[in-house]
This record gives sequence, C-alpha cells and structure tokens, in this order.
Amino acid sequence: MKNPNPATQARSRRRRTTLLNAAVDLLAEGGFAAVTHRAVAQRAHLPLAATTYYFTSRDQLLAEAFAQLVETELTTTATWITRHGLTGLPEILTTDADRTRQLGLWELYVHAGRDPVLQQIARRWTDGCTRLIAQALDLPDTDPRARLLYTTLSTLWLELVVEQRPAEHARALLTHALENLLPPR
Amino acid sequence: MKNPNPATQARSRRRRTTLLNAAVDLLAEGGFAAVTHRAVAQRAHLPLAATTYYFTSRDQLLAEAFAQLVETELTTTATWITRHGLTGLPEILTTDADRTRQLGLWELYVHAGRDPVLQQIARRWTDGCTRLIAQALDLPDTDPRARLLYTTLSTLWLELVVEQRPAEHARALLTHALENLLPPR
DNA sequence: GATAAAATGGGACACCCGTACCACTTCACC
DNA sequence: GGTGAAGTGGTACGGGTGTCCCATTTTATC
Repeated sequence: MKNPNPATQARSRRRRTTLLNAAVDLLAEGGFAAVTHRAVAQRAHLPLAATTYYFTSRDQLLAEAFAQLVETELTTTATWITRHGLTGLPEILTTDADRTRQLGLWELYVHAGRDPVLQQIARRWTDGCTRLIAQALDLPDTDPRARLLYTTLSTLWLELVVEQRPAEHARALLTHALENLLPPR
Repeated sequence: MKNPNPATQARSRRRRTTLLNAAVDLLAEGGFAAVTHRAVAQRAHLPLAATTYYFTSRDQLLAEAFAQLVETELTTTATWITRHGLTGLPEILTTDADRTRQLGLWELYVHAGRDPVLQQIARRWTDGCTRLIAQALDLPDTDPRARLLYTTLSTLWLELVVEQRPAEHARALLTHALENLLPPR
C-alpha cells in the first residue's frame, strides 16, 4: 500500500471540479436531460471514463451539481441583497440574465420530490432563501413575515422565469406586498 | 375520397383518450421521463404504433397531457373551494393524496420554460389558479390581493409536495396571510 | 528504484428510445 | 358492392445512453 487515499492529487481534484462545473453549465443551458456523461466529459475536455471515475453514478453527479448550484445562487443573491438593500428588492425580478440557470435549479428542485437525496438539498434551498429575506428585512429567521415575503417572491420569480411575461406587474406586486407587510406597524 | 376526416370513428377517439389518460397517469407516477411511447402503449393495452399514429411526436403527447392535467386539476380544486369555502382554504394544504400528480404538473410547468408550446399552458395554469382564488375571496380577478394570496399558496403547495415537511406550519402561515390580507379593512 | 495504489483513457456492452415502414383490416361513402 | 381513406399492429432501424472493463501510465510511499 503506497497511496491509500483516493482523489488526493491536485490534478485529480481539479479534474473533478472541472467536471462538476461542466455539469452545472450543461444543466443551466439544456436542462436536466442535457447532463449526460458524454456531454459533461466533452464539455470538460476530458475522456468519457473520467465521469464514471469521479462520480459513481449520474444521480450522484446531478445531486452534486444541484448542491453546487444552490450554494452559488444563494451567495450571489446574498451579495446582491447587501448591495441593493431592502427598498430595491423588487429590482431583483429583473435579473433575467441567467434565466436558464434559474430554470435548471427549479428543474432539479421539482425533481427532488422524487429523490430523497435531492430533497435534502431542496430544503436547504428554501431555508437559505427565507434566511436571506429575513436578514434583508432585519427580522429573525422564524418571523412569519419573512417567510411570507419569501413565498410571494418565490412564485413571482418562478413565474417570471417560466412564463416570461413582462416583469412590471411582478415588481409592482412585490412592492405592494412589502408595503403591506412592513410599515403598517 | 370517402372518409375525409381522420379520427372520426368512435373507437378511434376512444383509443386516443385512452392513450392520453395513460400518459397522464405515467407522468404522475414516474414523472417526465416515464412517459415513453412504449410505456404509454403498454399502459393503454395498445400496440406501440398507436402512439405515433395519434400523436405526431412525443412532445405533442406531453403537451396534451400537460393541458389535460391542468384542466382537470383546475376543475377539481374549483369544486373543492366551492365546497369548503374560504375559511377552510388552508385545509387544501393537506391533500397529499395525489402528491405525485402535483409533482408531474410542476415538472411540466418548469419544463415549459424551455418550450413555447408548454409555456402557453403554463400561463393558463397561473391565470386559472389566480382566478379561482379571486372567486373564493369574492374579488375581481385583477385584485392584487387575490394574486398575492395565490403566490403564497403556490409556493407553500410546491414546497409541501417537493420537500414533504409537516403541513402544519404551511397551514398556519396561510391562515396568517388570510387574516392579514382580508379582515383588516 | 521497487511496488502497489491511484489515475487515465480507449473501447465495448447491453439497453432503451423515438420514429418510420408496411402489410393488413375496417370503415364511410358513392 | 366497390373503392379509397382511416385505422391497426408487428417489426425494424439508427442513435444515444449509463456503465463497465482493462490495459496503460502516473504517483506516493517504502
């Protein structure tokens, strides 16, 4: 026995993350079905066998891609909120730049209803989002108002991404919800 | 020319709806990927070629299945609301009987973000739901309060179906939203 | 430098898919 | 009752998939 631990070499770890990033990109671009072993390998400029070497199955690959997508999306929206503050929150419904990225996330979110592994990540997503809203509103995480605002924001965002209707109404409704939720006290 | 219009015979029409129902069932049970020509044909006790005869492509089959799922779901929830009234609305978040059916609907809803044909049906779904809420609240369809309540209800329902957490908190939050939305006037 | 584990990559296997083909039967209408 | 279209169903084709196998190279430790 000379090299007891797998995935210990730097190049190896780099390859793994390359594959994972490729999977996330493909998921964002073409959705669920586009994440195949061959497509991921080609995207990462690696041989096909690399995918099965670093990920025991396609399900695992998808799960890790989902997890990574959730984390990055949470951090980016967190920085967005700290930069724009609460009053500019409705403006978040304009970010159709990475629309397909959001689509991929929601695809996996719904798919989590049939896969316990993904389900855990889905919960992480929901909890992370409500926490972000709570922080933006300067409320404790458990405050029903934060959770309430998240529910409307979530639906509006999903609708925007899926149905692609003009965002004006959505923004107006979100400001309405904000006024109706916070200042009346 | 003797029989100019296709699909005119009674047996033929029956077969078509049988296939469509089979597709809807499969979608509910196994999700998106489970709706294959072969599976649908077997489920309907019909030969494989029947699927390509009545539906020009798998996409069309999925689109029609989605449309049918939306319509039936809208009508069933409509009758549910008229029977239970507004006050019992939070109880709607207990119907985990056909959880997988809801899952299938949401799967296709998200997929609509990548398919213009499905997108139209997705809009029909959103509009139908908000209209139902508006009727339950005895408000005009365009009242922001109806739309607002729908957004929270939608997220809570999706969360319930996907994440399978206890429904108590969701129901409590919905009643909270209802009180906060209607009686204060 | 020897050695065993880790890493690499080319290829193959078995499977399932959507769809097309085509001979056949049944039907509606003259 | 003849005729052409509608409907039926068995079969085959081409392609893409996940996963596995195995020979080879590279690495870390002795």
